Amino acid sequence: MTEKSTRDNIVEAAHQLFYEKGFDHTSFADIADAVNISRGNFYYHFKTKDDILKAVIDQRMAATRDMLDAWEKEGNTPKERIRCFIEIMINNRAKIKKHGCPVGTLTSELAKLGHPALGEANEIFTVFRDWLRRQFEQMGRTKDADELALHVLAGSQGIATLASAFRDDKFIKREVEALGDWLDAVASETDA
Amino acid sequence: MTEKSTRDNIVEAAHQLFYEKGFDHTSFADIADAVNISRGNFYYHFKTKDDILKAVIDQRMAATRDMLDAWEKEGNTPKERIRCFIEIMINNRAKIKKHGCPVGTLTSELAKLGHPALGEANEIFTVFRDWLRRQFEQMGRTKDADELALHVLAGSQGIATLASAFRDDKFIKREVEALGDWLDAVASETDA
DNA sequence: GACTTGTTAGGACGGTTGTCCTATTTCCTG
DNA sequence: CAGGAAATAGGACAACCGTCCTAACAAGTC
Repeated sequence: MTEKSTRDNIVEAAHQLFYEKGFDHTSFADIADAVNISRGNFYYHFKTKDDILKAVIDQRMAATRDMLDAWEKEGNTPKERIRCFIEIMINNRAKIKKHGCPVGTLTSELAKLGHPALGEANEIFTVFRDWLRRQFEQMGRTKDADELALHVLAGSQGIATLASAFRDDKFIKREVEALGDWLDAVASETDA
Repeated sequence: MTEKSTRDNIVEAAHQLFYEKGFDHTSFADIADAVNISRGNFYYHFKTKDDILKAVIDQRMAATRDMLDAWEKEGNTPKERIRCFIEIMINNRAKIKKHGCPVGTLTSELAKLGHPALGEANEIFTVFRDWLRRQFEQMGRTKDADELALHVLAGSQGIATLASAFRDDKFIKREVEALGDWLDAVASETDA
């Protein structure tokens, strides 16, 4: 096992802390402590807090693309791929119950801070949106693919927000199932 | 027109700033400036930042109850009342596009801060949930009223989050309409 | 007019923050 | 082994934060 670079360790720790505590409420000291390095060393790698936020967003974006690419290479049908997306809610429910959706909570915070990196954070949403749209297009839904994509995205965001508020596993499973049923209905409409 | 008390002015300004900038990112000085009073005067009314957060939450809770009570006294049917709730998204879309849902974004922030007032903020969600549950019960849906209530709540949260990310009026209207159609379907199932 | 009570103003405090600087150490290259 | 670049440590800094204190003002009562 090769040692990770200090820079990568910083980005990973910052990613985790931004998710758990929020961007604004996470300090340089918090991240440096988590990586066990000095603040001076931290400054060597990232000059400003915005720099590390940008690095974290880039890393999340890359990870998102990798995940979506992998689903497309697994040879599933478009419908099965969309179901993979929906079921993130189930697989990550422990974290979502604690800290909500990583994308949704970050964009909402950056919007309130008036932070210039808001646009880049929103682009992660766009990556999901475009990927979902392509899946619906491949299902034959060329006309309203984007609208269907946004509906899936909105559904998952609603689940994440309420999952965090009520911390109810049954609610999550029920709503994921409902979204799955909706997907089945869309697919059968298209077949007909 | 009677003058409002300084205390009420503080709570109103804090409510607005917490919504626009977030709780943590809003300082005593910000609020004092908005009300045009000194920090010392501010401290006379609220000893700690948690005190004013609590006052803001109480005020929001009271306003929420008032709004829901009013809808019940207007003599509408339960289904029409639920539709009133859904259409908040339309009426408040300008603010929602800028700052998201006031309840959803606050609870998500307090969760990340590990703030002790999270429970009270979540109670606002519970007020909506219970009210919606009662409406579905009055529609005859006694068995799954709570589940239906959570579905409406989740739907509106999803709309609010994506409305803030993409700032798309058509998306909001389309999703609100879809939620309305879902409500019609639930109602017709019940009648049958 | 003195006294009391509620209200406002403005500054002091200790702590934390993001940022920056300067030594010191580590490591690779010739 | 020498020398230079990359990396790390640790502290200094100005600004801001929540909190607290004290003095002044306002208004009504005896």
